[in-house]
Amino acid sequence: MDLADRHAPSRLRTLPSWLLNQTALVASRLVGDELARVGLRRPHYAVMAALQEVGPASQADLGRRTTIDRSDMVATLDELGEAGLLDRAPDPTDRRRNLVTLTAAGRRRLRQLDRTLADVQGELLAPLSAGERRQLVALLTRVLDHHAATLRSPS
Amino acid sequence: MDLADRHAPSRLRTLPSWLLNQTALVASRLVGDELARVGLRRPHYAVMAALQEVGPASQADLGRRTTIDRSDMVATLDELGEAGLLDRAPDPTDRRRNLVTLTAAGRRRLRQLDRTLADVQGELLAPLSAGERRQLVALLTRVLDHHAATLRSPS
DNA sequence: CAGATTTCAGTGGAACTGACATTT
DNA sequence: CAAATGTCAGTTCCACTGAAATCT
Repeated sequence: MDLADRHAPSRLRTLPSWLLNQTALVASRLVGDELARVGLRRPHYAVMAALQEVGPASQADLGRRTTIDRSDMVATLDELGEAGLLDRAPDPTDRRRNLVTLTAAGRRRLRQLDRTLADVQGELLAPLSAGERRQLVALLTRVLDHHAATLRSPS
Repeated sequence: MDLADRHAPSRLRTLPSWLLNQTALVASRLVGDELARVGLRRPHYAVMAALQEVGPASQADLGRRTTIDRSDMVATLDELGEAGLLDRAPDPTDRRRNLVTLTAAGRRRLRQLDRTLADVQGELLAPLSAGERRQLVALLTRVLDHHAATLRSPS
């Protein structure tokens, strides 16, 4: 990257979509590097976070909550299962489904990751004050909610 | 996606790095879909934008300005060349280099894309006021500049 | 010689598509 | 029957690595 971003053309430097992509890239590297230290990747954390908050869930439901495709969910859950962080068992009340449950080890690992990721957010947003961080989160949330809504009722 | 983001776990909904990734994903889809209508992808636009602003440049220089890897630059320029949007010729003053130049067709296409992308930004940031859009751009720019700086002098 | 440039072959994460069998 | 679920095979985009050949 070098002096790259300094010399980035102004068309890009002022283009919201480009800024978002570049910033997300920085964020992904920071988060990804930390998760890699315990052998995990971003989708693994997303799934564990969802499981902790909603309790046992089906694979399709987890996919909807985390925006992970149900195709990709299979391998993600395989890996978390092998690591002993969750259990997967057929749902007796609906035999199409698997019921996915966090194990005790999974809950413990999630608490560690929560702290690690909080630190990473601090590193990511280092130049921003607490108020500015809240602003950023608020703005992104509104953009995201808007597009989640326009998916259901396209303009 | 469905009702997905509505049900996204609060750990994710409040995690800046997750918000950035999701928003960047929306942005990439909007921009990518538009560029695909003229047979281009995001790196193509970035390269043309850089060329327009700095004039003829080497591939390595273009890579630094756009954060596109020199390896990927090869195919990107091949494609833009085949589309007649730029010329690539050995630099007579430094025979390691290729001098890349926008053609008239390239400049024309870039002007069209500028308008198209401006529209897409409007769609992307639809729920935000003009002031809020500037705020978002300013916040992202500061985060990005910070990390461009810490690459040169790591903490 | 060290260093920069272009190119090629290949890797890996992540989102996505299309299909299939099973079940509701 | 239509729709949902879990699975598999394969694709696309993008960032990245490593190495070679050429040139300064």
